[in-house]
Amino acid sequence: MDRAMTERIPEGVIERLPAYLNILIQLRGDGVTTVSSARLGELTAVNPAQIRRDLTHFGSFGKRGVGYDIATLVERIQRILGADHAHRLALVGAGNLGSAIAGYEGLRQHGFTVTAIFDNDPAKIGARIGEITIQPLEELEETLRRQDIRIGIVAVPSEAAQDVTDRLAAAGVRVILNYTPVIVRVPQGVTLHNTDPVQELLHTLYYLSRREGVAHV
Amino acid sequence: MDRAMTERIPEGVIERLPAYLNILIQLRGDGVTTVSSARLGELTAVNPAQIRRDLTHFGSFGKRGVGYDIATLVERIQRILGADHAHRLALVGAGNLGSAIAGYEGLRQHGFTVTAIFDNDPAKIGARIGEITIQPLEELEETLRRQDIRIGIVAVPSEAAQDVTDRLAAAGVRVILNYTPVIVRVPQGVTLHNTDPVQELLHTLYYLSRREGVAHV
DNA sequence: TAGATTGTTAATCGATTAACAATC
DNA sequence: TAGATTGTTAATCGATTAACAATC
Repeated sequence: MDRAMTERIPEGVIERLPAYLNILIQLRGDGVTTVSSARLGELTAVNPAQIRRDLTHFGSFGKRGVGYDIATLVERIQRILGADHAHRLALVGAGNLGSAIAGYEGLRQHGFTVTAIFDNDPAKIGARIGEITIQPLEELEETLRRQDIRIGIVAVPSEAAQDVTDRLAAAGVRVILNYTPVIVRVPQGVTLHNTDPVQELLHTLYYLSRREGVAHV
Repeated sequence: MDRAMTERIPEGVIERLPAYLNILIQLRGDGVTTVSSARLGELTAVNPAQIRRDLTHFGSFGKRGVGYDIATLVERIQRILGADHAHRLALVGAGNLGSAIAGYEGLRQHGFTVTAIFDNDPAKIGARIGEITIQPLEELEETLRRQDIRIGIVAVPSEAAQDVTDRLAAAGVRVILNYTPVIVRVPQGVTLHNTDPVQELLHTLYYLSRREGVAHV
């Protein structure tokens, strides 16, 4: 039984779990079956003690003297994150960025499938990206309800960002990834994640001038 | 004189500065000239005391009883981050993602200009994205040296990620933004930043199941 | 068994926040 | 002057790390 129900898990732990998972899946793909916290620490640039500490928040799934069974650990982390079952995604905006996201192989690997794509450009509506037909924006609410979609990706021009966000939230979406540089508001109960390449550039830029040259993950 | 020369600045501070900058530029665009830490805190979801504390690492540029002059603060933060002058970017990969990045307006606003684009698809070479002509990958080293480019963006298929990263680093690039899901290695002295939409999705996913519904920035 | 590595405690370290005197 | 808000100290809080007994 996960302890997660009773205990508050530090934000930092939740941020590191996907990184562990990524490496573990990669190792599993390479046919490795067991990994120590020392080795995992090397690969993720995280202190081994920290990895062990992080995992104990959810139970203890290692073997002393041996390490962690990779297959088991992958499953456990996926379960903790909620990545142990498929998730449908709605993508709004079928431009270059939207197309790139829809075609991103990494999504499928983790059980994410884009099952609805919207755009308001008449030239795009009816066209397909992969197996999905681009729908007009008007159909957003109905389609999301029908497919019971909880995750939305906003990849539209800045002007439309807030409006699209509002509509997604109103249609029952609980997690919104915002790929526009606009600061959008979301109602209580909706988790917003902003991805702004510039923000990230500015951040790394600091280290460019200071010459601290540390690798960031 | 910045104190940054002598003091170690916490990572968290450097992460928040771009967020402040973003809001400040937006406020400036709206014609606002002054902002208090309380107001800025509201807009960035950061504790006002924290904002003041963060800024004192670099000096004191507020006026008691008044707040911060936005124009001054923008300039100071830009200077701290190294965003007070133009930066040339090299983009490798002219697919959907590359095109999206090249066309991203936010870059220009902060003084970033993509001045070189590379791809190895003969169908793309010679074509243009904006004002930049797509060059063959072979010309990477020479062009980067000639333009003295320090920042590179990797937006190629996974298989090519490590190779492109190596070549960028060898050609003198100091900051690499990796948009592939591959974990690439960089030599000492090169700052790497990975942007993996899946990693971010997995992270927010945790909150989807736990129903903690907090907005992330 | 001997060697290895976990799980966990305790110590350290650093970051966040509250509070308030300084001062615009 | 009175009101507002900074800059800064001190207190709190939490996260990271070292260390080691437990145990595979």
